Amino acid sequence: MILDAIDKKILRVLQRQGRIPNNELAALVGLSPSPCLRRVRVLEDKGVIARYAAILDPGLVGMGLTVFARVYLTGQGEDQVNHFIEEIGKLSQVVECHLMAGDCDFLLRIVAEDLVGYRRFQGERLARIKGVQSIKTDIPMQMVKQSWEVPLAPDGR
Amino acid sequence: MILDAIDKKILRVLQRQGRIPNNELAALVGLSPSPCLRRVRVLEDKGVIARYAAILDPGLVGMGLTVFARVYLTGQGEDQVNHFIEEIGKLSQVVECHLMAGDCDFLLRIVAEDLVGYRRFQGERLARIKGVQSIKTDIPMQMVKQSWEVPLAPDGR
DNA sequence: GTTGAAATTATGGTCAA
DNA sequence: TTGACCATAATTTCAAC
Repeated sequence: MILDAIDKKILRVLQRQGRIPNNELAALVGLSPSPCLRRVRVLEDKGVIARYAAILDPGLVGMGLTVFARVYLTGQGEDQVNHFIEEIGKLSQVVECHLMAGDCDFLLRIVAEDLVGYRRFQGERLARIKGVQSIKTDIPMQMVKQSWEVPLAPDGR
Repeated sequence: MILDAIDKKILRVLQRQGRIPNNELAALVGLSPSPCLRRVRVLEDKGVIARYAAILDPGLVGMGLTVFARVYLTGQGEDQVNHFIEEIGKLSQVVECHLMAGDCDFLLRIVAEDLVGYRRFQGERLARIKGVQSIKTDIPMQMVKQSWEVPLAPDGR
């Protein structure tokens, strides 16, 4: 997949304004509407644009706390790892889950209403998954930066 | 801000399909187009919907590696912390930055092309920010789950 | 919340560079 | 191969009910 300068412009705009009308997008990237739309469709079809999403303010829907949890399993066998992965998939509060190379087995980003809600979630859901040995929670004091944008190199790659 | 069941339905759909036509959205949530659009506008105006975004496939734009970095500063004075925050804001590869309560000072999520690219980024950018004492990098072996959706409680909150 | 008409936007064909 | 222009279809938007 080769992206030229115009494709990258399109992606940069669409990452910030996912619902911009095609007319305006075309004007911003210096194209007329048709070829602009054609490029967007190609980017969608190739999967470069995976999907579109509304970005919510977590605090305004009562889910203002983000925490990180490091999970240690009792063993690293395939069955055990897969079981954990499967259970995590069912928990919508777990917004991100990475199988780690170092120290801990999994790193999770979890969204909760507040500390009380997180404590309950950890005790009633996370800790009860079979094979979980221990959980260490890292609590942010302040979210300094949050972006959903993939950085795009300025020129062709 | 009080969200009723229909608002939550709308938000759930819009988090997954940010560009769904209002007609279809209305049908999905059991409303006719006009009141549905009215609700969406209210959610936008109140800031519950912060914005819309195209979600890209990082691998397909040549940015397939996500790493976490724990940053330790030489001190926690306000000036030092603020300087770090300011510099981080300029680095588009730093997709997330949290000021932490415990162990390390900052937790960063960084997007890079590959390990070579990350190493360069860490050496040339991160480590050169004034006041950075040390950086510990956690590397995911596998991304198990990634979601941008804020979980919404089923009933009124 | 509903209906329906008007304005805006998306889409696809065709031609030109 | 890529972009421009134009006609048509779909969608959004806003009135009145």
